[in-house]
Amino acid sequence: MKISNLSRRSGVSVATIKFYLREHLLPPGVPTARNQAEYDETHVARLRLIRVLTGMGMMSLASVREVLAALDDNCMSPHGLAKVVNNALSAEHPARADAPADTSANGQVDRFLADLGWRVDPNAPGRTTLAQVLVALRDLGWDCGADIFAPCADAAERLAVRELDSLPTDGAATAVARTVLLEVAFAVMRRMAYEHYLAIRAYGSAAPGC
Amino acid sequence: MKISNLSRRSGVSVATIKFYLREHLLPPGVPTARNQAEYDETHVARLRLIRVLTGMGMMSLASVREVLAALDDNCMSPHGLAKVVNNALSAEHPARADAPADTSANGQVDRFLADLGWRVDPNAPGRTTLAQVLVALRDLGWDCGADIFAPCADAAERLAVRELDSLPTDGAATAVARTVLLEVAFAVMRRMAYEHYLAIRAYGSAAPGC
DNA sequence: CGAAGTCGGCGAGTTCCGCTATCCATATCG
DNA sequence: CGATATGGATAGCGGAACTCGCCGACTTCG
Repeated sequence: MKISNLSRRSGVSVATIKFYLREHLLPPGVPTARNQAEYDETHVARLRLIRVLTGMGMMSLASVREVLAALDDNCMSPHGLAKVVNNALSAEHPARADAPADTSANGQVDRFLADLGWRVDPNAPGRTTLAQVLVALRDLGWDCGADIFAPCADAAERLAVRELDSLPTDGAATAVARTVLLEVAFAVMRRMAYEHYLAIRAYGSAAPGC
Repeated sequence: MKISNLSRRSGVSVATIKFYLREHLLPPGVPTARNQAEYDETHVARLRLIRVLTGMGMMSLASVREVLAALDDNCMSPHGLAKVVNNALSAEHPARADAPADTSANGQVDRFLADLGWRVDPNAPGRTTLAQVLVALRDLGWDCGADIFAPCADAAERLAVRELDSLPTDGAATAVARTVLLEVAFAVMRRMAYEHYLAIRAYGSAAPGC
């Protein structure tokens, strides 16, 4: 398969494919001449993966690069891979460096996670994010502790278990794509649920007009 | 309070405050002279809100503008406001226009939501997103229906109810910020839960080395 | 009164990101 | 043969979110 064909199959423009090749996000095809190369199904699959990660998962190409590197490192455990994906997704919400690094909030988050018994990397960027959320909530004037995350933790726990149980365990690449896709799907469903229950609570206002 | 003071109080640089003023994201202060103005606590609060939405909520300034406009429209129901926030958050994951608009997937999603009994705006951007997720999952070779979203829906439902029950109902602005912050928090917890349960499943590999 | 500093407002410039466009020397197809 | 396609390289584009620098009007302090 030549580049134009690859473009058609994947829905990615030739120019963009060239760009990905240059950036080493897509491995080169096997050269058949000085200026011709042959691509195959793995290239199609990889292109699709890249588009899922950037398009739906909102990952930057830098993060995508890391995920792909982890994926190509064939001696990496599913767990290690999950961590990489985790970090990549978290990297898209970069922790504000200007925050004063509230140690109290950090400690509370760490303790909360420890109480849950979760085995989470001590350097996981999510810890910082949670601490920042806590600080932001307090800045809003709501004096709350890390325990407000309890419903989140509970729901996340159920969801993770159910998904891990019900998902097929095929290739690592599809597992990565699925993780990201389900993350997006959940975020959407959460917003819909919010909308629904808010609507129910406000059933008095059938006409939402002003 | 003058601009430099506002900058100090809010942690936002003077240049950025000026930028926000120019972009009408921050209302002007009351002018005390031709080139002096007085700012107050509402400005501090608004700046903090903007930083929460852009920084933690990953909203573009365009989305922030819409949310702020809805917030300033004081004759808007909490439900209407939630919809605006919802749409703003969804707008950050723009639906790929290049997708062939799979009507079958769209129908399945609509039916799924109808079966749930959720009262969701028929034009909610989330519907399209879910359909695209479905298409993407199928492209990965996994022949699944909209029912794979059932665990998501279940978890989202519980979470929404619990949060709506337990949250204080103070100002609309803080409600918006809280919604966004809790969305971020949940995403993080979800990833952590995934990491944790994957670790448990792979307990044989204590040393994750290669 | 005057020097020094601050303020607001404005336009232009910067940086990063993710492509996109153009050129060119070769290859391939009909 | 000639039209079209390929790959490689370089340059440019367009949007987003600031950031800079200047000016002239003020305020403050001595």
